[in-house]
Amino acid sequence: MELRQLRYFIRAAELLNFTNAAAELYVSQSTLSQQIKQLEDNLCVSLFDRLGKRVRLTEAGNMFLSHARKTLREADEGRQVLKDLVDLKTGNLTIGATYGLTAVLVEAIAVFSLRYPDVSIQIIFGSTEYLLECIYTAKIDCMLSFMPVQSSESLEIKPLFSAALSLVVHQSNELAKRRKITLRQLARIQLALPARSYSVRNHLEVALSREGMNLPGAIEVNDINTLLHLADTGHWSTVLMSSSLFNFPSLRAIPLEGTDMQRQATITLPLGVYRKKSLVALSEIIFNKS
Amino acid sequence: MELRQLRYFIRAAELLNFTNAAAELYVSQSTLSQQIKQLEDNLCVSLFDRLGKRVRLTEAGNMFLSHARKTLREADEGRQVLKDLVDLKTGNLTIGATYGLTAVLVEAIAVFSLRYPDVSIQIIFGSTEYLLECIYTAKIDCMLSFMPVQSSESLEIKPLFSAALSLVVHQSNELAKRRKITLRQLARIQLALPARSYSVRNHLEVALSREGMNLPGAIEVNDINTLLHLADTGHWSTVLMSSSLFNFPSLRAIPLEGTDMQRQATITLPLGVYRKKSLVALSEIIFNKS
DNA sequence: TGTTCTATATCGATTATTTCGATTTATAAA
DNA sequence: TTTATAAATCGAAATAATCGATATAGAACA
Repeated sequence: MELRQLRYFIRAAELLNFTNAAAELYVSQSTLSQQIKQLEDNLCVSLFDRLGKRVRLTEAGNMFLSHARKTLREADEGRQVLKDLVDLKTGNLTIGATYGLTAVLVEAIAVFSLRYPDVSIQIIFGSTEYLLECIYTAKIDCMLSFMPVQSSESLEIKPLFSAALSLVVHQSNELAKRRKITLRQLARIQLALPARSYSVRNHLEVALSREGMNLPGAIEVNDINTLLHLADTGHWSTVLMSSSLFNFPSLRAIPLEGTDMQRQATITLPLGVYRKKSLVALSEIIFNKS
Repeated sequence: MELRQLRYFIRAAELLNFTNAAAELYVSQSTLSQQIKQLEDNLCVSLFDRLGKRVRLTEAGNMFLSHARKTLREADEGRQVLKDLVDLKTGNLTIGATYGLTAVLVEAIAVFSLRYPDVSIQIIFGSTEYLLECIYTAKIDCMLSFMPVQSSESLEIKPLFSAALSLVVHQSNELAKRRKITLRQLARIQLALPARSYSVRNHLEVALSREGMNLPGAIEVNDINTLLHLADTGHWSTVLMSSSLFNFPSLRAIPLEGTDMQRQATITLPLGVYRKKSLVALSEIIFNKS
């Protein structure tokens, strides 16, 4: 049984005239006749009663007709789904991001989901290492992180913008107007810091140890949003990438002085595999925003 | 798109290994690879990401998989329906009959529907001429009537049993013990006769006119069962084919004397068209009974 | 009743497609 | 690196689909 045979059978059953059906299907009457016979042989039943010139559906033919139609309809539906996928009318996009890039991400998907409301979006936060693993195992379609731009056979890493490791203070804070601040000055501030699982914390620790410093016991939180809320009270300050400020108009990010304080925000996509259209659309939005 | 390609695709998607899938499908890896590529070309999307040795479903491949499965399942279901039809687990049987053969018919379909409860049965009563027309237009699958046995190119007419035009009386009637009765004697009996639309009535009229007789005004009913009920009261008698007695133990059929009083009950089936299995089964039951 | 017309079946030849085995290419594992 | 393994590709062979011509058989008509 092949779809071709079902197509031929259906038209023949509808017209009850092999010659006309063959003409409509752009094949010879002989071809149609043979293909239908082959289908009948395959099914071990007659689908038509041959009454000389005339043909008529048998009971079997009549019952099979609806299934043949449904089979073709199902196949067409499969086709349509793929077409919709290409047209971004369906599908799924899974984006990985480190917390520091929440702001860019939120802005981008706001635009994206407005433009393509039928594409469902999943966001996975995690460390750069974890997300990289996810890229390789195709758990995510792309990732936003502070990955260094580097050439790779299997990854395309594109720079978005540069962000600075910054002290985040409330606008009422005496330091709020500063253009920059040294690491030494941090020690004098009431700090709430991101947990060690965050790359920004690691980045900060490396910078401190390079100066032979370490910070006094500070509040440690494993949620960036909570840190921002703490800072928003004015009682605490925190250290984050400048890009992490989002929706907190009262907060100010003051870049830390020193080498290697700038980090490149990047979007990373797998290379050498089919790139879904929704991914291309999203990454274009991210670029236009940054 | 052909079912073969869907079959190959599904197994390949399940195993994510073309070599193994090809082996299971008893084709070469080369064949599978080419057929899948052809399917992809046809659909204008990649279904697999090729990662050197490894393959992985794309989003499109994943979405298409379920439709491919459903398509094949639907095709299989069509197959199954035909198998069920052959196994008499489904289907429809439409039987035409003249009223005189109700008894045989009822007995036969009682056995049939017990044995094949899933085959639905439709019964159409009508004149022999009407039923014959129905046979030709395939409205009915077979007919039970008093058709004369004759050879025909398009009909198979098989004798069932012989029935006599008979006077039907209650067992309490003085004539009940008679072996036969003449037409002349009918005139002296209180008769309820079948309406002129019944062939049995026509048969009787022909016999009477041959004798130069006609019956005095009698009750005329267009329902055989009602006639039998009337006879069962003992107040009336009626004239029917002997085979029409059914479920009335108190009634007796006394054959009418004269030429051409015997008629052959027959089953008529169309010739030269596919004969459904349920029809073969039913006609066998009818033969075993008669 | 025969004649013509028309629709399906069948046949042989042609063309297209599928399949295979061998080879190449790429990558994962050792 | 080398080795092993899996998919892609290629050309040849096998298979299947298609076609045109023709045979066959009801239907329509005189």
